[in-house]
Amino acid sequence: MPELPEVEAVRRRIEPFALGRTIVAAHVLRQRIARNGSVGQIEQFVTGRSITCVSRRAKNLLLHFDNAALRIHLRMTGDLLPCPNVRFFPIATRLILEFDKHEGILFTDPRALGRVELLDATGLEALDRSLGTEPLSPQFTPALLTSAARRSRLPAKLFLMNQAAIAGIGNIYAAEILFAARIDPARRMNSLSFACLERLHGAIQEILQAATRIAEVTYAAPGHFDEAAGFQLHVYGRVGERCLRCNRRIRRITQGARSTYHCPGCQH
DNA sequence: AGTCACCTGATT
DNA sequence: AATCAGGTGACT
Repeated sequence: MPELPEVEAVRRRIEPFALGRTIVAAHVLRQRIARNGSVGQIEQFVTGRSITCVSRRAKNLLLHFDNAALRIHLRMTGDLLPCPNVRFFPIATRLILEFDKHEGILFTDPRALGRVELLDATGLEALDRSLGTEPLSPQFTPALLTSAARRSRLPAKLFLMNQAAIAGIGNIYAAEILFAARIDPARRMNSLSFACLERLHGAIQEILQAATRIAEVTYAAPGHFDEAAGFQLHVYGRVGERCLRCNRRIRRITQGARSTYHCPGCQH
C-alpha cells in the first residue's frame, strides 16, 4: 500500500477502532516480521496493555502504550485492518492484536517484507532523529527545503525518496511530484534555482495532500493504488504513453535500482 | 554512492 | 522462465 498518504489513511482508519482498547491476546503468525527472538517479547509486552495513541512518523505506524510503542512498517504490501472477528483472518495475516469480543487489528502482508518492532522512549527518539521533516507539517518550508537541497548532490528523485531528508515520499509520488514541479528527476538537487525549489515545495504539499484525501476514502488494492478513486497519475507506470500536458511519450529510466517515470518534454 | 537481498504474486 | 512491484537496510 504504502507511501505517506496511504500510511496516514491506515492510521485514520485504525485510530477510532483501536484507541483506548486493551489487547487481550497477540499472535505473531510469521516470526520474521520481528527481529530475531523478539516475537515472544512483543506478544508478552502488548498483552494486557491499552493503546493510548495511534500515530504516524514518515511511513511508520506507531501504536503507543504507557511506556512504549509498537512500530509497524508496512514496506511494500502491508496493511492494517480493523477486524470484527479475529478467528477468521486472511491468508496473508502476519500479526493479530486481539481486543475483547473477538475484535482486533490484523497486520496483513502478502509479500512479508513488513516489520514490527517494540520501541521504548529511547527507541522512539532514535527513530525520530533518523527521519527527516514531515512534508505536511508546518516545519516544512521552502527555506528548509532550500537548505537541505544545497547540501545534496543527489538526483532530485533520489533526494525526495531519501527518508533522512524529507520523510514519507516513495517511488510513485516522487515521480508525480517532479512532474508537477516540471523538474527532471536526474537533476542534482544543488543545481536547482530557488524558484524551482519553491515550485518543488508546493508540488510536494499539493500531491501529498491530494493523495491523502483520496487514500482516506479508498481501498487501494495492489496495482491500483489511489488511481481508481480519482488520483490522476501523470507519469508513473505510463511508459510509452503520451504526456497529458505536452503529448511527448513518457520515458522510464532507472535510478537507485528503481523505475523512474518522467516526461522528457516538460521536465527540466 | 550504488546494488542487492529480503518475500510473494502478477504479468510478460 | 524471467521480470516487475508502492521500501528499506545491509552490503560493496
